[in-house]
Amino acid sequence: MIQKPKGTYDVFGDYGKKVLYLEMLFQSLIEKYNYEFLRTPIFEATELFHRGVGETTDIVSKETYDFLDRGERKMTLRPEGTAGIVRSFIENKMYGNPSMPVKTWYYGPMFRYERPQAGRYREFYQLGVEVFGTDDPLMDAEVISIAVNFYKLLGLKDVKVRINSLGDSESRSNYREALLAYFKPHLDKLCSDCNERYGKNPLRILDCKVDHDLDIMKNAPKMSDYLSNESINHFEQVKDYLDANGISYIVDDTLVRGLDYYTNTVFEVEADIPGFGANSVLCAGGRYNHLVENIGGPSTPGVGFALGMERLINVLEASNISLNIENGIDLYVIPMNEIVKSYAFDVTNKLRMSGFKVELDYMNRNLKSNFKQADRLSTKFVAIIGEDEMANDYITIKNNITKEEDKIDTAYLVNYLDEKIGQEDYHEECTCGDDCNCDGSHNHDCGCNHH
RNA sequence: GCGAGUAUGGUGAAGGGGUUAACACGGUGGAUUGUGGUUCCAUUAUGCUAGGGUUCGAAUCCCUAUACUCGCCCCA
Repeated sequence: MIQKPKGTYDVFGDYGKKVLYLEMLFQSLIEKYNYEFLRTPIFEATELFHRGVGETTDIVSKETYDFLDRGERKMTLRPEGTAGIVRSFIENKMYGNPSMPVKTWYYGPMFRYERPQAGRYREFYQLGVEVFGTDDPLMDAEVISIAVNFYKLLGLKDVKVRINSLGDSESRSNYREALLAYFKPHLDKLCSDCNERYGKNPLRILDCKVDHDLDIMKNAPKMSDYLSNESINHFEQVKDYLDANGISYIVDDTLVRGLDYYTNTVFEVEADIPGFGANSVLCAGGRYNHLVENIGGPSTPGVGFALGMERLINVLEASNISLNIENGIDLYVIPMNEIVKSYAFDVTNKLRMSGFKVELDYMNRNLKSNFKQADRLSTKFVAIIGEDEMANDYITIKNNITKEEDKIDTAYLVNYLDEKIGQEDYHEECTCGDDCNCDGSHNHDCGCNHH
């Protein structure tokens, strides 16, 4: 049997419903922020990622899916979204847009050749935003607020925002020198990974999990002592804006991102669930003021984030948050025999066109099995169509909850269903106990405990 | 790239060399030929991830491959 490639997964059933719901919810939120959808190709010239993400990053040096196309061009399946968005920003001359900043969002599959584990796949989906054209700390705060508000909308409480500033390029290289000098005499006390990081990216020594509790770590020079006045100012303002919007966060000066392009603000939203492991970073991003330039565009500041769909669904499940997903159908149609099938088909399709969710028996089941099937589909009504119904233009309709049965003239069927489905309360009640009168869905904020 | 564990029907699984692969759920048919979700009966894997080996005999032991799960690195 041919199986799916390692680290990929098929989307169907309840998982599919969740994915569609989350996409829709994010879309409706991001539209309120007035961001524009931007879709770029899932493969790009290999060089884009080398210049964008950085040659020395693990993502580019050992995790990309590279291939030569039939014209011998070097291509790479995108490992992240930002580089392609930046390329598109430049190529479509969006820097010429009179209404700056350019605020974009994207959603799609990303590819990294990694060992799969919980919350990690080789093909995975990211939702993200990228904003170009302003260095205002207000925009850093807005971008963070989008992620926070999305999780809030979902009713996700166990999340933690961590922020830090990496400073501008000058602060960063001064700090790098300081770290190299500081750790040099202590290299023998650090783990082997840290020794490797010393050569490649000394900043990453700071978020080592093995050596985290060593005194050497605690006494290491702090990024904050090397920030330029401008960077300090920027960071302070970001924090002020977050405070003003009631967004709580933790300043974590060991937070260093693995992608080369970040400057000043970096942040992560983490699931605050014990033992969640590799899953725990749900969303990450920051500011990248030199990326547009590095890829060949005019100097333009940028800021954005990406959030992982699979991890989001994992954390929703771990937090026992149920989404407001419509299950069940309005009507299940049972044709009694072959003779009435085409008539039943016609009735079914007309009801569908009138806006009802209607299923039909395609299996020639007997009556008993059809009722079983109707229950499996959690239908609100069951319609029985036999030769008598067809001859006399009526439908036998049974309410699947009250078991009441009516014979309805076919001409009044739509009115009948409209009335019945409208008046019956099929929505689940909110379980918050706050007497909030809402239907328990998460796509609004009524102020009750549930949201 | 490194490490650990697992692999038996649609599903959860038992069986750790000896003839028809236990049990449960689910499915289908019937008891009840136009009214179900209870009950009862029947039926539902010529096959135990794949390939090779050991053996008179392999789901069971050995090897290889593959997949899945979970860590590490790194990341969303």
